[in-house]
Amino acid sequence: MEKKPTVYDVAHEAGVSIATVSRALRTPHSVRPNTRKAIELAIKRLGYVPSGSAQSLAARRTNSIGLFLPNIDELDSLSDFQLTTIDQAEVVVDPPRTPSMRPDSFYFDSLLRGCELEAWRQGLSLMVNIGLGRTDTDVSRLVNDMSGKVDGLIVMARSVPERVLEPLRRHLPLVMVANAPSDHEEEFDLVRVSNRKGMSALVRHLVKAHHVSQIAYMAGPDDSPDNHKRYEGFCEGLRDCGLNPEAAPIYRGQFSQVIACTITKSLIAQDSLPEALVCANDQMALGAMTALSRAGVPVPGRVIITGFDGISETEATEPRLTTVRQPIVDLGRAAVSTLVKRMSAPGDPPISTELPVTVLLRESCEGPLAGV
Amino acid sequence: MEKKPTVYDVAHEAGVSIATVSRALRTPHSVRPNTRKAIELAIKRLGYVPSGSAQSLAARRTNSIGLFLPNIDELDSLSDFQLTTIDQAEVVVDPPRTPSMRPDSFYFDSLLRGCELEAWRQGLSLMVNIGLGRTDTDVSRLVNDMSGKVDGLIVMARSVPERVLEPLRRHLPLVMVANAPSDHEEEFDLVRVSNRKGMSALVRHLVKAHHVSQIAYMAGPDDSPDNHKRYEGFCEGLRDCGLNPEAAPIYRGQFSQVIACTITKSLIAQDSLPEALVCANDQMALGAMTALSRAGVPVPGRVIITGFDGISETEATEPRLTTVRQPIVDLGRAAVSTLVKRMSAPGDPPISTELPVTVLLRESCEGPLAGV
DNA sequence: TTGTAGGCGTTATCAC
DNA sequence: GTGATAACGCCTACAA
Repeated sequence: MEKKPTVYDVAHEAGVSIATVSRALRTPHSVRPNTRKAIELAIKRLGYVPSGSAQSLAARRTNSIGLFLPNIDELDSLSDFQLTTIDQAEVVVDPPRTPSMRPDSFYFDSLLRGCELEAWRQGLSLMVNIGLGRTDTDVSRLVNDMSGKVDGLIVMARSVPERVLEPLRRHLPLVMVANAPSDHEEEFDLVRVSNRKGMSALVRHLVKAHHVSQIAYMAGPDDSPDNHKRYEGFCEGLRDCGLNPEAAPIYRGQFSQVIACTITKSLIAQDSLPEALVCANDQMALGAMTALSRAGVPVPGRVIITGFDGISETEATEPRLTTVRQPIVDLGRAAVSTLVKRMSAPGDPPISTELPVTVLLRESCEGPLAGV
Repeated sequence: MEKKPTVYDVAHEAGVSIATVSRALRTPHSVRPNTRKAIELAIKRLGYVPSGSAQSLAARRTNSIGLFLPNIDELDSLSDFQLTTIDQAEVVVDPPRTPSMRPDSFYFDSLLRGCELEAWRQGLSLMVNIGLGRTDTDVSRLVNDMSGKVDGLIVMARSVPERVLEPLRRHLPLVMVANAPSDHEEEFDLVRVSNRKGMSALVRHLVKAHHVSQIAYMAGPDDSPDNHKRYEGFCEGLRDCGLNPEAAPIYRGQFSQVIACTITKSLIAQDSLPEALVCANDQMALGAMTALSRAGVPVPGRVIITGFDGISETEATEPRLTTVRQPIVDLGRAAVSTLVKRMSAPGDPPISTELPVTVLLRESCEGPLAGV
């Protein structure tokens, strides 16, 4: 591979000075057509591409932003990857099994797509990193490395410990996604969805339209802020309808399909199913549906099931699952949009945005619906 | 926001020279413990992070690689994004409808994840870009911009016109994914999956294990290399079993679920269903399944349906869909792995890797299977 | 319109 | 061990 040409090479080839080359690139109209042609020709000939590093150094901005995502579980079992070509397609029988999903992937993929989208619109490059480092030190190295290469950073909640975030924030525009360190949440730029309002609207619908009063909550992990917000919404919805949240049973499904399935099975066995089982995410709702359909319990006839998130699997169940859809792609776009604002106005007060969610009423609470 | 501290600030704060600061960072053992401590302290105090641009410029390498993905259809309708907070969760009835999927997203998301994974393992940053530009000029600007910021580029097939790829290749390590410009394919580094072998293995299984002889092919778009490779495999499989590929009907499903559904419906109406309908991708197989299940045609009793790709929806149908799974995440890892090799050995001959696929036999051809 | 020269923040090669 | 100093490739006044 040939040595990379620089402005000097182009200048020499075109018989002009490097300043003129630079100008021809940045303010074409400020250079005489003839010389411009010559320069363009030289550029083509040499296959010249400006060095991003040098440009960034001189301009003191990189025109890129970074996105930092947390660990993804599948990455835990990361082995050395070997480039080998096997000359045969494998043929295997693939027996049915409880689907083991990658619940988080959908979220991250969508978020990423939103960021890409908006970054592109804003003319920015997007650098992606996953917090794969086990230790704080590793993550710290990663995020430091990245922060040297970008003009601003979007950080998914819980992907970076606050201890490493805090010093960064002094010199780098930072936008948090989903939530910010609780201590001084209001100091951060933040984008999130209104988990609370979505859940309360759903609960109000259940009570008012379907007249259920025995409602149970299938909860996520205690350390999940999303779960907390959703539970708050659950309680709020009940209170709005004059019901007592304290009276509603809570089951700890840990955002897990399998656990939710097990719990639901035992509820069936003890004949202690509520009129409606409100799950803190779709995975658990899917698990509950599995248990109910195996036991032949009619949904929504005997029990109403609802989820939260709006993953595509909720459309494939029978009946389809009522859920609350988060605008995750828009969340990504909002993050970039906020970051851009911040970069151009470093002194302004923090921007906190809450995106609205959509309650999707489907057969698991409505019963048969006319198709389109 | 405070001015970003530089080595000079750190040096001054610690009472040493910038050279020593640099050394303390890169070869800690070559500096006396005391001075090192002082420097580390100064770094913490100031919140210093090295400038990636300057590092890259001096080191003549960026330690990042780029991934270039093609247009994603959903992006066509890209509007200005407004940061607005609506203070209400929307509640809507969501009627059942033919699912409109994002067929490509799954592929790109998985590929991206594979790249992230391997890039992380190799200590590289990953820069992602989508070829959203309408015109060649736009794409060209995008890819040029990106190529100035990275040490190497991974390019998804058909995301960048060859005309802009060719000059880039002179100075930048480049790995193609899925396929390379046909003219001089063998000059490119390339990673792909063995579409042909997967399809032929599937067809051989259908003929030998299920004794079908009337097989039809539901084809993708003519301009899709994947479709061609799969059709080659289809023919090869038939020939291997002594059947004549010329005799097999071809239906043009265009990789579209809706079109495949329509076609299948008319096949049912004309009573011209084959014994097995081999689809060039999962979307079309899903469309066919929809038509068949609506018409009450038993699968695989009356007709066997197979797909290709291994998307998750194929596990949700009843019966589940026999398909060929591509190792897309591994494809991404292989791409990065190849790129790294190339970067460290620019002169070596092109590396072409073909990853094996897996034929997943499920109920849509096998009939009832024992679960696990 | 074009050229000269200083600076952007690091790394690395010298001396000391 | 530590400190000057010259690259690295580009941008941008400032001159011409």
